[in-house]
Amino acid sequence: MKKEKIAPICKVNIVDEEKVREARKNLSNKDQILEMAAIFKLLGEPTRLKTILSLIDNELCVCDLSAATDSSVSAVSHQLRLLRNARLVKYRKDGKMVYYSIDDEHINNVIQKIKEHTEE
Amino acid sequence: MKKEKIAPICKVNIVDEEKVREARKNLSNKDQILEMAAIFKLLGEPTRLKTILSLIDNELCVCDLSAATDSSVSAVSHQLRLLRNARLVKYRKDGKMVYYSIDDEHINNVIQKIKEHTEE
DNA sequence: CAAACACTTGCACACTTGTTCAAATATGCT
DNA sequence: AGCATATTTGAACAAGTGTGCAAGTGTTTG
Repeated sequence: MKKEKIAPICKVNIVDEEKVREARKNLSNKDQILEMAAIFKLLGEPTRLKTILSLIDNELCVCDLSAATDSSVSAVSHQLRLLRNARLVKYRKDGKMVYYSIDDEHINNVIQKIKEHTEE
Repeated sequence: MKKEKIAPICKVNIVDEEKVREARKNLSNKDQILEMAAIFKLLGEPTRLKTILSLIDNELCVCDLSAATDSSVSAVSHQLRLLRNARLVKYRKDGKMVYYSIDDEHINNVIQKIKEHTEE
């Protein structure tokens, strides 16, 4: 008994297997995709994005970051922790002050990865 | 009566006014920052990022997008609406099928804006 | 040492968001 | 028309998230 011919029908299945296979190739490295998404997510929140943009020219202490971004010190500090964990920013302590700056090395790494992912 | 000299004290105020002013310059265009954040936020969710990455090579119907990204048709459709609204993707109808593809023109615009913002 | 200060952190809470389910819409087929 | 398929949409709900508040840490200053 032969199979029915495959019509462009979906029904829980696939219309164009070839294209789906090709699309999946861009999704093969799951960890990398999750990492990319995590980075984008961090940049997708105004307070955090403003924080990053504020640090482009100079390092700033938390206090000045708070002033620059019009956010409370607490809010900024909370967000800085997330940025720190993702290594988007680094910090240096000087007495009771903490100066944050962009972690260029790691960010360049990330950008490089994203480029590799999308440019091939 | 003279003002006290400005010591490196924060207390709701600013430590280094010059650096804060400079930082604020990068934040002057508020609308643009919000738009950037919105784009990043959209890319910061795995289902949506996978959707975008799936569309890099070919247009795909919702059904195949669902297969490629391992998400339900409904979930993908919901996310596609957001991507559509932000004009990250466009679509064309063909009978009962809807084929989505990347809205290159608009995306290139966005990338250009972001570059202008961060490279100067 | 005590007080002031810069910053961090845990908790609480309002708000947002992604998914599922079911129903609705739209098109194609017989 | 009636049924099947492809997609969209709305409601509901759980899970996630950003912020303020208050307490905590570590450092400087008097």
